[in-house]
Amino acid sequence: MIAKPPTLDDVALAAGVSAATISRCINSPERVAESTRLRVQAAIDKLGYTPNFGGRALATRRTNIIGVVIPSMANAIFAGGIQAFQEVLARDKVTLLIGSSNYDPDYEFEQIQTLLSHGADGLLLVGSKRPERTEQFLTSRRIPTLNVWCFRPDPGQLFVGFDNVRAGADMAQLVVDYGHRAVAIVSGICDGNDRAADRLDGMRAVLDAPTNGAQMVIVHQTKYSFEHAARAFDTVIAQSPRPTAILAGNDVLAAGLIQRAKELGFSVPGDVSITGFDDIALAQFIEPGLTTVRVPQVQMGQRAAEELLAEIREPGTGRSVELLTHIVKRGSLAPPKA
Amino acid sequence: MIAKPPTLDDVALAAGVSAATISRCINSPERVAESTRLRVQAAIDKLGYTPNFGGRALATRRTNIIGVVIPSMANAIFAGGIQAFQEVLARDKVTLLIGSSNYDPDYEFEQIQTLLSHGADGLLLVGSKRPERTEQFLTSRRIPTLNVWCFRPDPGQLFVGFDNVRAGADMAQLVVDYGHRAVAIVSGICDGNDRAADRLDGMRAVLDAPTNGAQMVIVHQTKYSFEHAARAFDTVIAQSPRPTAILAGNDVLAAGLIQRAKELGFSVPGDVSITGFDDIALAQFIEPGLTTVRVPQVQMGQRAAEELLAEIREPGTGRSVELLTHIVKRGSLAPPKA
DNA sequence: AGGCGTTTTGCAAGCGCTTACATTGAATCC
DNA sequence: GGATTCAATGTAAGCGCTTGCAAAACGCCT
Repeated sequence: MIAKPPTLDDVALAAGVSAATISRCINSPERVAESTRLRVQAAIDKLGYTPNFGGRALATRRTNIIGVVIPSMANAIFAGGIQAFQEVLARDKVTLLIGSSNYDPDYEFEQIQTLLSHGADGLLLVGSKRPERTEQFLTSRRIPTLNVWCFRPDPGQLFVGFDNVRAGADMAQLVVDYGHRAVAIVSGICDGNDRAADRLDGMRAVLDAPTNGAQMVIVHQTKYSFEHAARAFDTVIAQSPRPTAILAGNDVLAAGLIQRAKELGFSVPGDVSITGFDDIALAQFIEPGLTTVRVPQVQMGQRAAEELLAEIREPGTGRSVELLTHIVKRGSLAPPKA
Repeated sequence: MIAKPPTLDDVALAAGVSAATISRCINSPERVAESTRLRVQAAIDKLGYTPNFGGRALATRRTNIIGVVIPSMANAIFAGGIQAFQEVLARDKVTLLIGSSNYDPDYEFEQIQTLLSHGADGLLLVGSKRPERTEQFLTSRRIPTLNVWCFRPDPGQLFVGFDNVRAGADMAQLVVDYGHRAVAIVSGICDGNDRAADRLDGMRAVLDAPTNGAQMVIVHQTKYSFEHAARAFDTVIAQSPRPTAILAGNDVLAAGLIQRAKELGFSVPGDVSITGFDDIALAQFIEPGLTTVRVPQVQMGQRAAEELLAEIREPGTGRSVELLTHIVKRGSLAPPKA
C-alpha cells in the first residue's frame, strides 16, 4: 500500500482553506493572516506535506538548481572550490547538479545538455573557450552562465577567476630569475583546455623573451595523471641540453615528475628544479615541498556563487571578478648547480 | 525580447502532428512510424526543442535525479567513488544532485530534505547510522536509499561497502604482528560518524585482546585535517609509555601525523610507525609511503550506482554488496626499534 | 469489396503548483 | 450611514508533459 504523498489540496482540505492560501503560506507568509498561517502550518506538519517539485518547477519556471560541469572529480583540484560554491548556494536552498567532462569538450557539451534538461537555472563551467556548437547552444538557451578558473576581458561573458597567462608567466619568470637557462615545460593537453593553453602561453612568452637568455628545451603535453607525468619526465630529461628546471602545468603533473625524478636517482632541486600549479594539498607533502602557484579556490567558489545567483535572479547584474594568484615557495625550486 | 523556449505544442504544430506523437517520438520511438519520426525529428532540431523538466517531472513523477550527500567535498576521499558513481549514472541520463554534510548529522538531514524537495528519485548516503529523525523522514518518504562506505547485515537497508570493523582490526593486527606493543590511535570523531567508530572498534578489539600482549596507550579523536592531526601527534607522542606505532583513522590524519613527526625530528618509521586508512593519492607521495587500507572506491561507486538504479526502477530489487579491502604496505610501518 | 487484426495517431484528462484577478469583509473617513 | 480603502482569501486559468482510451489508417485475406 503505497501512500501517495499529500498534495496542496490535501492540506487545503485539512486546514479548511483554499489551495492558494497554502501556497501563499509557503511562498510569501507575510501575505497571510497570522491566525490562518498557524492553522495551515499545523495541517502541513500533520500531513508531512512537502511541495511537489515538478508542480512547482512547472508553475514558477524555476528549479533552484544550478548545474556544474567540472573537468574531473577524481583529483582534488576542483574539490575545494566546489565545496565553497555549494556552501554559499546552500544558504539559499539552491542545490548543485554535477557533471564531469573528463576534459573532453564533446562530453562537456553532453553534460551541459543533460544538466539543462534536468532543469538547471544556471550553469557553472570551468574555463572560457568551448566549441562553437556549445556556445551557440548556450546563448540560444539564454542560460545564465559563469566561467571559473579563468578571466578574460570579454564583456559578453561572466568570469570569476584569474589570469592563467600571467600566473604562468610569473612562475616562468621566477625560474629564470633563479638562474635557470635550460627549461622544459610539461603541460596539460591544451586542446580543449584553455587554462592549460594560457598557462603554457604565459610560460612560453617569458622563456622566449630574448632578454632573459633562457632556452625552452621542450614543451611536452600530457594527460593529468601521475603515470603520464612520470613518462613525460623520461622524455624531458633525455633532451639536450638537459633542462635544469621543469615547469609543470599543474601539481598533479609536478608530483608525478618529482616522484619519477627521485626514482631515477635525480635529486630535486639539486639536479633539476620542478614547479607546479594550483597548490593542492599534495604540494606540501611531497618531498621536497612543491613551489607552485596558489589559486584562491575557496574565494573563487564563493564569489562565483554570489555572482551567478545575482545573474540568475536578475540577468545583467552578475559581475566578473578577477582574483589574484601568488607563488608559494617551497623546496622544489632552487638555483641550478654551478 | 526573450524567446520563450519552444514547447511540445510548438513542435507539434511545426511537424503537423499532435503533441502526443511528439512525446512518443521522444520516449518510445518504436511506437511511432518511421516517416513521422523523421519529420518530427526535423521539427525538433529546427526549433531546438528540449523537453521542459517541470512538465515532465509532473507528468511522470520521476526526475532522473539522484541525490548524494557526502561528508565533504574538500578532501579527496570521496571524489573517486563519486566520479565512478556518476559515470555509471550518466549512461542512463541520470544526474547527481550533490550536497555535503560536513560530517554533521543535522546538516546531513537538512541536505537530505533539500535534495528530496528538489525531486531526487533516490539517495546515496555515506555511512549507515543517522539520527532517529532522519531515519523516520527517510522511511516515511519511502525514498530508495543506498548507503556506501560501510556494510551491515541489516535487511532493511541497502549497502554497498565494506566492513570497517574488520578493516580496522586487520590493520591493528598487522601492527601487532610487526611487534609493536605500545600503540596509539588517532581517530576521526566518532560521534555521528559510524565509519570512524567502526574502524576504531576494530582496532580496539585487537589491541585489547590479552593474547596479543599489546597496550593501547591512548585513543585520540580529532577532526580530519592536517592541522588537527599535527596537534594530535603532539598529544599522543607525549604519552608514557611512548607509542611505537600510531594507527590513524584515515590518510589525511596519517599524513598530518607524519608531517608533524618529521617536523619534530622523529623518524618514521624508525622512531614511530604510522598507518593510514583509505589509500588516497597522497598516500604514495608522502615520505615514507603510507601503509594503509585500500578501499575499493571505484568499484564501490559503480556497484552503488547499479544497485541504486535497480532499486529505483523496481523497489526491492537492489542488492547489498560487500566489498573487500586490503592493506597496501609502504614504508611507514616497520617493526619497532630494539 | 468487405472484414479483420494490427499499427499509428489523436483526444483529452490529468500531474501539483502558482498567480492574476475577483471577491469578501472589515476598518476608515466624511 | 454610506462611500472608500485595503488586507485576506478564493477562483480559475494555466505551466508543459504523459498516457489510457478511442479513432483512424493500413495491410492482408477471402
